[in-house]
Amino acid sequence: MVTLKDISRDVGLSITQVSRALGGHTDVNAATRERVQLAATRLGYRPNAIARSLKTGRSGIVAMIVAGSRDPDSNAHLFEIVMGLSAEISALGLQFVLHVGQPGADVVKLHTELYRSGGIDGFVIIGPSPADQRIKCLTDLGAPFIVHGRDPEQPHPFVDIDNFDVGRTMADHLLSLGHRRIAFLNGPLSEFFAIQRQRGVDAAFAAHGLSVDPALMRSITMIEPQGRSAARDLLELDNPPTAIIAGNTMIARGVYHAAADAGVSIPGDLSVLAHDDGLELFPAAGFEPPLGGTSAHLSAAWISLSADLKQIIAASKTPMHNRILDLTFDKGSATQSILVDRSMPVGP
Amino acid sequence: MVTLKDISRDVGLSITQVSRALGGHTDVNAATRERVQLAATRLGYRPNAIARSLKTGRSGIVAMIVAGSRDPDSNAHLFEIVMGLSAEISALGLQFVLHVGQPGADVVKLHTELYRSGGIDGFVIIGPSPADQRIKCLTDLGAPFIVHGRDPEQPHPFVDIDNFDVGRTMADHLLSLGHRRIAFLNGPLSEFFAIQRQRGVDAAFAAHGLSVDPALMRSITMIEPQGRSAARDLLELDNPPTAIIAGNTMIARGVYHAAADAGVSIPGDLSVLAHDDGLELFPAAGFEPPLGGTSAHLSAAWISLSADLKQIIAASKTPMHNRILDLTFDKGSATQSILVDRSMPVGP
DNA sequence: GCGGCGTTCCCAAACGTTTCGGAATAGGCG
DNA sequence: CGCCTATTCCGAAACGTTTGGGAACGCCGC
Repeated sequence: MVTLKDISRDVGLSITQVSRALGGHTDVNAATRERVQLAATRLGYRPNAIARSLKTGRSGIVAMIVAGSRDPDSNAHLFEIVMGLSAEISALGLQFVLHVGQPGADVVKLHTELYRSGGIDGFVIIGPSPADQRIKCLTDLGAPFIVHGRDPEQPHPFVDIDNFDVGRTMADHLLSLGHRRIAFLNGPLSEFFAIQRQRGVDAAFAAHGLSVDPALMRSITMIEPQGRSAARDLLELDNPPTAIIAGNTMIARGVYHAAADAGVSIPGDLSVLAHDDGLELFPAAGFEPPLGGTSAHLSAAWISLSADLKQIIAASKTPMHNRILDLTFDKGSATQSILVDRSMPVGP
Repeated sequence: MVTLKDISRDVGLSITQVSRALGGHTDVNAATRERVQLAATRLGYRPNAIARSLKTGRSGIVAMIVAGSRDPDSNAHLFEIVMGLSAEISALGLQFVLHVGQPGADVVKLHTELYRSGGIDGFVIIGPSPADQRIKCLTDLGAPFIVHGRDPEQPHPFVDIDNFDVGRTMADHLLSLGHRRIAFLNGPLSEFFAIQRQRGVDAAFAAHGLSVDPALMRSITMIEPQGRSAARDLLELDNPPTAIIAGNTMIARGVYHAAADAGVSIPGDLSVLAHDDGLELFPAAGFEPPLGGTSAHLSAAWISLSADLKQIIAASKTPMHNRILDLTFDKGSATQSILVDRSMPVGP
């Protein structure tokens, strides 16, 4: 390994001065600096990350810890998250450590131990639940971190979208088209984003002087098979919905399949909207008719999130920096206006 | 942060002795050791990973560098690889760093710089191509690494399956059932595993005194859409194959779909076999009729690979430790014996 | 009483870097 | 010549850990 000492011997300067020359300090002669830089590249010097970390107290490593899981649902999402995050964090000159715990491992403890053993500058938390223990633990430790999504029960820095708006926008669009029996295939209500989306849907109904039919509000695991069976279930009701809002594109794919199975045409008999996370593996493209709905690409989230986390680490005292990402809406071609059938009253 | 110094002050011993007590050295009184351990847990001591790394020269971090890609195929595989590897490596008490380069980044340079900057004990290389530059680079650097798969053009430690046997076994089974027009939807021939599988298929034909029809040998990207269109193409031939060997379960899914589209029944009109990597996201289950073929779970590969890499790092001089994992064969229910039609001669 | 030995302890150096506090030199000015 | 400043350099300490080479002590056998 080539060290500062090697360079200092080569150019006949002290280690101090070599360090300063390479570090861009002012108190070093321009000619000297050049001589040092030349020697450094000639010898193939690379600063030792470990030694630098020990001295500066920062390793440039951020970690994400996930519980191992055999559940393909969380896995599918995790994939996009891991790849996107890793790319952005690498691009910022940091390293990304993915720690996959054994299924059933104590994630909170893993965070604590990893942080306490030094070597980790900060953490990324995804999919927070209300009163999330990881957030609490990291806050107590004073460790830098940032959350994708948010926990309403404690203050913390996060990057998120306006999930209330997601629900409200799509419901409002369908209501404006005259739909009244609108189903919502939402994600698990244990997570805050799903709660917010539901509230948004409720609010849209309220704004139209209506209220949702609880029987049409479903909380499911956000994958295609679940979407398919939930949609089949809905379409078999005595009084089936005329529109379905899907929580993501995987659910929407299930809805399309269920509709095809049931001989229900989209958008003739059934209007469909979905929120699109911009996942590469499960694209919103390829739907026939083209799927519409709200959209916010996760890739944009990773960019913001990485940059913010870097800043939080540099600040060394956690600012409650929050960021709400933009949401777009495209009506697509899978929705259709219908006449309001007043003989068919809505909900309770 | 709690350091050795804090403990030494607490128990009234030297830092040296505290370190030795905690490190399990012999020259420390049993009572003293207990006293130290108690103090350590009471104060919440965690050894500083950075300092330890600086001293010992090992960080306990292994890295995998992948070029960023917008290609969902490599991504889907990568996902299983990343999750599986990360879990196994974490379980061994090491850390797994995933470095996703920008698309088009110089992967070889990334390996070099990351290793030279210290802090990385070893690397995992996946999907080697013949004369792989990464392997060459790491060998030159003297850096510990292990390859999943192998590069026949240079010696290196690896974990792999017998891909020759994969091709040979499946082709042989179909030939024994009387099939003669056997198609093979193989992976990209730029990678060694695909070359070997093709050789295995060739060998099976040769063993039966036959030779393959080159028109039925296809090298495709190993995803469902490609498998589907390749299969459609094959089934539309004047003289279509009576059996198809798929390189993985995603291709097989495409084959099933293409068969359904063409009104071709499996196994009545078409026998199908596939190699199954045991991917969680793309399971071999759920095929109707049940799919058969060779099988080797990737998860087993990660276990071997992690353990071997750890050993290589500990040895500090790369042993050419190779490991060929077991392969199983299940004939499934998607193949059927046919009478050899002698009016239909095989290949050139 | 003394050399030898086993047990238990500690000093100090080292890993490679950054940085504080000063030192050396040269030049300008009175 | 003496003093001040600016420029350019360097010694030494520090980050927290591990470890080689002892040191101190008590105990044994001679």
